Amino acid sequence: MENPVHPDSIIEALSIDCVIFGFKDGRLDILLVKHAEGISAGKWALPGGWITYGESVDDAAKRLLKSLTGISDIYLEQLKAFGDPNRYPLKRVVTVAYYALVNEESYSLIPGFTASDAQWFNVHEVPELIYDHNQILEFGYNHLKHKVRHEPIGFNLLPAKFTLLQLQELYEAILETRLDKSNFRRKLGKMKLLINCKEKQKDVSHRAAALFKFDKRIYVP
Amino acid sequence: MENPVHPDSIIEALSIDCVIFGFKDGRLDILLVKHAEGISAGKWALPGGWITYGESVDDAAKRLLKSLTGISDIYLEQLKAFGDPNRYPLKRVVTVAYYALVNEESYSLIPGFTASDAQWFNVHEVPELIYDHNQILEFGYNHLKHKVRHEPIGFNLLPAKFTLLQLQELYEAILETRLDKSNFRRKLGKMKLLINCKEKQKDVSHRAAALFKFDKRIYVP
DNA sequence: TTTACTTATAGTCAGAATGACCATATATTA
DNA sequence: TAATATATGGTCATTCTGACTATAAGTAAA
Repeated sequence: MENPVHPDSIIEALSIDCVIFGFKDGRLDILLVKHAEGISAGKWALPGGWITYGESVDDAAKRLLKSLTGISDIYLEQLKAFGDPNRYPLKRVVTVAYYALVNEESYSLIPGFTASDAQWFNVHEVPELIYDHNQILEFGYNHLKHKVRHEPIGFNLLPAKFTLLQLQELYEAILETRLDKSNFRRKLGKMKLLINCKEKQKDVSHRAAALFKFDKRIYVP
Repeated sequence: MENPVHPDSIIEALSIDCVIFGFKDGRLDILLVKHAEGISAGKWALPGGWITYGESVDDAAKRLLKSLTGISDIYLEQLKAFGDPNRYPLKRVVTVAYYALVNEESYSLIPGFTASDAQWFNVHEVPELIYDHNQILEFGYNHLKHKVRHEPIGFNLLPAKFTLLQLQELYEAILETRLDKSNFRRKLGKMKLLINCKEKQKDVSHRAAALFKFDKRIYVP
């Protein structure tokens, strides 16, 4: 018996939703799209879509992220499947949530087919979202907070070359706390995760800081 | 538009598989069932089954675990959705994997409807399993190893009252390493997770150890 | 009944990590 | 030149960690 379904047709009971974090000016942001059509038209939502029969769930997440934002080759990780029977109206849909961390400055947002708008929102000023997307976002944010405490992540949120203060501000934004500058830089120094670019910051009205880059040999997600 | 599908009919594209760890005599075990029917008859597999339209994915996992093992009210957590397009033969099925830690002694295994056998296997002596179940098991085991390093879990694997050495042997089995007895007990003492039952071990041919129980007020999974 | 053996339980000590501060350096701007 | 911002480096007491030692309390064998 062959699978009688065309590879490009969608699995009606399964969708993908992406929790995409960005970082800019010391603020942690989240990427949302405004639906252009259907029952949720005019409402904000996590970028997502349908899985087809021909692709893996991971590939579907990558495809959808790329088609909605132009972003590819990034740290994309499965979060959790959300499967409450009433989470989606009209029919039963289980969604697999993914999350990604991207550098906001590196990409310009291009709303996809079914979206009339795509925009970054401060993670603390998120509007009401469709279905259970606020819950998914909450789960993703907690996951990020938990993860950042145990392993070195978040470098994708910064430009390729960054100062230690920028990195610290990122951690402060994620963890919603203040960190001691001296202790933070000592800890990062010992981790040997960063490579000094031997360059200085430019166009700042104070002493210029050294620029660092992430040593990709050390930690591959 | 109402959902035209009966709540008890299954979502054909979505299944559940459970990675259930047990512990006995210092060995970490995994629960497997032997399929009685279908294309995988006679082969070992993770206990699993189909999600229906009427229940949440979490509820489906609980129901299946209970129906396959008699176990309920335990630490049951979603692991990951496995969604390779070719992971399941004949048709496209995405599976949501769960994992659970149970005390082997507390339950007697009763093979369910579609299983001819259910048995504990040493986690290091697992036979070839159907589909991608070996991969799922591998993922679950790594997840457990990672998790046990960062938060206090695994108490469900032990009897209600246990000695510190039993707990240490559990950690050693999970992490595949030897731990220093003195340091281990010092660390656990500081965590204030355990309550001394004021009882002693019985029927051992050496000095009896104090029995402890897990303080459920401290850490609720 | 003494001795050997097994596990329980407690303590020591040096090195690493942590958190709260302090001090100085290097840049810009008033 | 002074005021200011941030960068960068260091101190110090406390806690955590890993390796190791010592003693206690039982059973079992000689």
